[in-house]
Amino acid sequence: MSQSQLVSERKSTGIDGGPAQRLPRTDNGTERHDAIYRSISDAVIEHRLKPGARLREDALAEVFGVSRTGIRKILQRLALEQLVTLTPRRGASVTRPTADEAKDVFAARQMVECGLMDEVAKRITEDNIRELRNLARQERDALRSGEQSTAIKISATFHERLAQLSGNGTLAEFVARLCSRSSLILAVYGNSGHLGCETHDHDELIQLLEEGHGKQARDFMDRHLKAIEASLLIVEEAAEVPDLYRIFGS
Amino acid sequence: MSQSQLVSERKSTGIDGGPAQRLPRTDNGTERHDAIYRSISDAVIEHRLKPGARLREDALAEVFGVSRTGIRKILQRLALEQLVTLTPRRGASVTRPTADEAKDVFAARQMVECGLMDEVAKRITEDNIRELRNLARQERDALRSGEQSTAIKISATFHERLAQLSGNGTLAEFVARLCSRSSLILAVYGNSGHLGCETHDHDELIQLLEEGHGKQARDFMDRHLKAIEASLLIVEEAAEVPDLYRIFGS
DNA sequence: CATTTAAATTTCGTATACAATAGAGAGAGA
DNA sequence: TCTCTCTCTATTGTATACGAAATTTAAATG
Repeated sequence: MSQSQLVSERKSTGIDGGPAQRLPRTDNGTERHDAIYRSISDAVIEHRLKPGARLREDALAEVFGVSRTGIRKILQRLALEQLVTLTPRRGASVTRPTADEAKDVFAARQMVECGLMDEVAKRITEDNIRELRNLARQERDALRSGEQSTAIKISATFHERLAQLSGNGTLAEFVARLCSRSSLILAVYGNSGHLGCETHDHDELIQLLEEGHGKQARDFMDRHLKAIEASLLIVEEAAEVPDLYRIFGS
Repeated sequence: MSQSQLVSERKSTGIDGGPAQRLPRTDNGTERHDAIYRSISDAVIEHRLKPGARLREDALAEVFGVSRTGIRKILQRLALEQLVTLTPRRGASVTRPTADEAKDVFAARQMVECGLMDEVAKRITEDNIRELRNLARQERDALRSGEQSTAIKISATFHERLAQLSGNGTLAEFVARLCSRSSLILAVYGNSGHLGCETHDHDELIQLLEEGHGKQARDFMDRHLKAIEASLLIVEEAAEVPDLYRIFGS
């Protein structure tokens, strides 16, 4: 599996040249770990690490210049967010969402993101609108120049920010999780014609919110998410062990 | 602080009696860790570990007969579920939810649990109804005999099971998290007159679901959750460092 | 007698070492 | 030549050891 090379490819780190001398540990460790976490998380969300890719602890430890202990902590966190799957004696790999999970995730987004629109429309400020417009523009630019990875990431960020504007941190965090998982779902079931959100959907949504039309924004988000889900090619993957009898007759 | 004793004192775990001898490590470690996780989680949910209680790694390691490594893993998981708070150089303690968090959690429950009722009403089976009735009865019994801890746990389980019946695993898991946190919120802001759900609310809800009245079940759940939230004494706690000038005049 | 500073102890953060297991590869037999 | 089994290697699971930071305690001085 060539996927595993993605991680074990060596010395490409450039993080600490030469022999891995013990870097200053007075360096605030928490921030370092957070940076590593974001690094891996982003790689997964941007499809630079594809579903099924193995994530060996040793390799990651070497790449990032920390010991396996720290890596394990990060992998665990990613596992709880369901971005990676931890198989007991087999290690970590990027999660390959099932069709059922994909359905659930989009149903959840439908319920929560739509339900949040009314509150967002009420609370949104001029600054927020500027920021969202900026994100939408960046996303369009990325799409136009063919940088799909970037576009996917920005799209997720857009939806996350939107949820944050509701003022409900718990629901915002949940939406953020769902968006991460959606990126993974796009990687597996995405139709490589148009991935992610339609080009101008986000702009229209911002417009509705700016005008304070919460109800219409909600309906728009509903259609928006339905459109994304409809663009997926959700076919149940073949069973783990193919049923040879059925395939070849008896 | 007497709270910290809660952990170091008792061998009340009942998980492995006697001195912590090195148990057979061929023993499937994953299950063991899961059992410890549940043990701590339950203690928090049942208010046997109160918000603010410190959870020292050494003490937990000794009580459960594993090394700190395993305990740290479990504490991390609990922290991601926001049942415990991990302060960088200070260790773990049971989370003390803020008033804002409480508000967010109940708003989230309102949105998700109510939104699920329609689907639950459609999919519920005879067996499900029996199981739910059973839980409701156990809860009533526990309340009557004054076992508040048990009642709180069962009430959370009831709401979790209900969400599971929607068939959406992602949303069900989210609801489970929210219920755990709600237990914590009850511990801090609960009015010790009537805590948790009204005695017969759950039975009425089951009745509505059995009759297939999804819409009415939704409305009932809405009132049910509003009632719980209303029963809380949500007052912003005093600032960390009290403003002595204001208190004593200048 | 109060206050401040310094030492000591407690407790967490990280690395490393060792044990156990699953997977891969080689060899033998049919 | 294919398959089955055995061995060996690669990788994870767990414990322990060491170092750093913070709190607490004690002592000294104003």
